[in-house]
Amino acid sequence: MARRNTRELILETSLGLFNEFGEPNVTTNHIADEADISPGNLYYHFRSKNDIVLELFKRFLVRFQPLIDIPEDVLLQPEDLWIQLHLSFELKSEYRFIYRNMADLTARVPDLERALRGLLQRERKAAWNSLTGLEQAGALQIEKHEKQLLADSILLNLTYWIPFAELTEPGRLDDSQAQVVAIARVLQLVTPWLRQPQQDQFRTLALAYLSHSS
Amino acid sequence: MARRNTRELILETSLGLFNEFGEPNVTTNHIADEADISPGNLYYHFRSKNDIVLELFKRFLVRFQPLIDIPEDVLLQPEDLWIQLHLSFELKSEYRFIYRNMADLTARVPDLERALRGLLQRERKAAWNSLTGLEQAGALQIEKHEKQLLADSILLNLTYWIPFAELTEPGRLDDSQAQVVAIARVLQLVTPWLRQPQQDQFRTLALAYLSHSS
DNA sequence: GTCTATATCTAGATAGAC
DNA sequence: GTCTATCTAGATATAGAC
Repeated sequence: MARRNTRELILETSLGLFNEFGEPNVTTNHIADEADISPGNLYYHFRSKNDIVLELFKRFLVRFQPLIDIPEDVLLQPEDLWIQLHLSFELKSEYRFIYRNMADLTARVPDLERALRGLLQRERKAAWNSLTGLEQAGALQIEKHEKQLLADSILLNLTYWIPFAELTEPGRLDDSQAQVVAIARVLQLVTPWLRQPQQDQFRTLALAYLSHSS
Repeated sequence: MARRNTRELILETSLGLFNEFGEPNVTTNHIADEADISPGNLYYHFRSKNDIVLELFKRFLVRFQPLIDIPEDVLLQPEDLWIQLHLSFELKSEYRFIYRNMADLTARVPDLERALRGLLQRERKAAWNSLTGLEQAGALQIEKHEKQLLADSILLNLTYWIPFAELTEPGRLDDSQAQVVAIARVLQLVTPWLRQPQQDQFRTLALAYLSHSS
């Protein structure tokens, strides 16, 4: 097995196993076995299992951050939400172990707790700014206190659609189908607050999208 | 410490520790220490730690089941959702360790996995029946496929409001405040689909409730 | 029923040869 | 850089006296 960088191999293998079995159920020995290296070698490249987790999370963050960089003064059409959600859901799917066990992970890895909280706050702001963008484009009408509740409902969906899909539709949905349903759910949260005619246009679009995918 | 039933003491102590620190972070020794009994004594009353978890879950189920027994032909007014949500949120709060680590718990306790999936399915049905109840009372107007999405959005909120609150508002919200916000979020999911005049009436009520509590 | 002492097992992590 | 062998810690669970 002439492999490139062993460090990279360890990270890839870990990510795959974490996603499949959940991080707490994957030992460093499992990782070494799966990567066809010795446990000692693994610890030559990483000081601890937590370091592997943190490095994976760091890489997730680097790719995720640009996706939630929504400026305050953006103008958004309802359709713009689509691509935005698709990109972020795709990425979260790739690192889904993070979203399966957040309570546990943060309890055991204090550095991760701060990072995750910060991420959530920025994502919350992104949801808020997206709604503002719809307002500024004249597509959305909503009162301020309802806007914050709605933003949080969206954030809750963005944060927990993965474990929710695994719990409610075990095996029956592959990743992309679970994503489609979750995206539809988020879009539906926004739909009834849209003005006409955007609301009906968007609803028609969403329905076509959902039935096409299922 | 002249205590009543030791078995009950173990269960109470476990529940408290599980809720505070998360079940995976609580060892049988911690439980024994906190209950002022020996580890050996704990294992006289329970064959394993999983048995403690399962017994606690069983008790949760017994109290929860009646709360989600919504008949198919019920007639519901929007205000009826309130008490229903309050009761179930209160109970979930009492057993919140279950909702903090569902992915982990189900992975490590297979019996729990089946039970939890079943519970989720029944709760999903309850959400659906509640929406149907609003329709049959003439308060709600929604198309069928949107109704299922909405029911799932509600279910997702019912399932993850606890970890979400812990993650986004660490320490800043005590239990009852987190509950109020979560309930408001669920009610807001339904509000825009209500007919007039119920929609405006309900919105006014909800606003008063939220501002009174914060 | 309850205790103390201990067995067992597993996971993370290290030492030292190659 | 990589290996084999091993240490250590901590958690579940048991044995046997009281």
